[in-house]
Amino acid sequence: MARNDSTAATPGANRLLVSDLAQDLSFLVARLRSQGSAAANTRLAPLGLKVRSYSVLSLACGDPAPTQRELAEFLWLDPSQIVALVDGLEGGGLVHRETDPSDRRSKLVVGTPRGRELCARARAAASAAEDDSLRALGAAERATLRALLARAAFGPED
Amino acid sequence: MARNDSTAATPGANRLLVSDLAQDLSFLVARLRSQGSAAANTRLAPLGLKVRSYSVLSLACGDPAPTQRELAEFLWLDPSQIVALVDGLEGGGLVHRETDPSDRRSKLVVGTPRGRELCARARAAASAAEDDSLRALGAAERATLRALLARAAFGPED
DNA sequence: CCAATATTCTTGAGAAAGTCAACGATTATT
DNA sequence: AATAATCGTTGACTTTCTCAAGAATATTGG
Repeated sequence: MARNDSTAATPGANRLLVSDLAQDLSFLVARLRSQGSAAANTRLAPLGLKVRSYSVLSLACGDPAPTQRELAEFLWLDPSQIVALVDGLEGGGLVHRETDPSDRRSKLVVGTPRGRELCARARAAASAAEDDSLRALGAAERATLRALLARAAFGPED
Repeated sequence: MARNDSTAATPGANRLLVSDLAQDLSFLVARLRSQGSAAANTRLAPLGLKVRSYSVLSLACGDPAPTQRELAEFLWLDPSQIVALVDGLEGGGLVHRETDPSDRRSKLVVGTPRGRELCARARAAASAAEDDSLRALGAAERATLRALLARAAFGPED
């Protein structure tokens, strides 16, 4: 959870809203991420997942099965952390490693049937957490936000 | 720094862009935050600051001097982390603690002249980091993003 | 006023996450 | 064939997170 136990998205009168930092994009992103992952961890905890493990599981259950290297780049994590994450999921029978036929150095991480089933429920939980976190924004605003963030995070490709 | 040493914001062809996760707002925020703080830390390192210490310094040099409690809530950090952060800044002579006259339990964190001077340079560095991180977005898009993030992070109080 | 409760900062401990360098196995380059 | 590069893995280390408890100060209810 977090140090801010008020469930309300609005922490109340905050004198610091007038600060320069409150206009800093990086700060806003950092703060929203803290809120968001706190909310997501709360929702995912009953499923035995955290935001991190959920991200890996979700990608492993997706169509192009990712290699560990791809997971590291996509999630912006160190490869050694992917090892630990995949170990955890594999230990729970949610995922398994397959040597990439086209490059035997690489290992594809693919979801098991059980992993896929859990992933479906986890997606619902993650979606609920998003509602918790973005209560202040309407559907259209969320779509706009999504598009801008995607471009900022991955650059203008397509 | 980070595990992604490519300075380009666009890591190149990424097969996982078609994944469901790539449409997940929480994931996008988390990833952009990782990128953003990596960029900011790089820019702030020559000044002896990190994103965390910069945030505290910036608020301490702002107009309503914050208490440590307010810093914790605003930055979404545990109060004990604020202690460490302020200790560091105070040790460098950038900030000092003042007992709040209206509540002697609280301590106001206020920037010293030296802290304010460094803060000005740090703001420029942070701004440059933002350019690094949001190269893909134009000024109008950044303004839209800022407004949406601010509302999501703090609720609809204007 | 006084006792009980709450809040603020602080400390300390342990868990989790981030960072970095090295290694064996495999692939790519020359 | 030899050299260099890449991938997953391990291990060590630092930083960050999370929680519980304590001292000083404020607030509340009798």
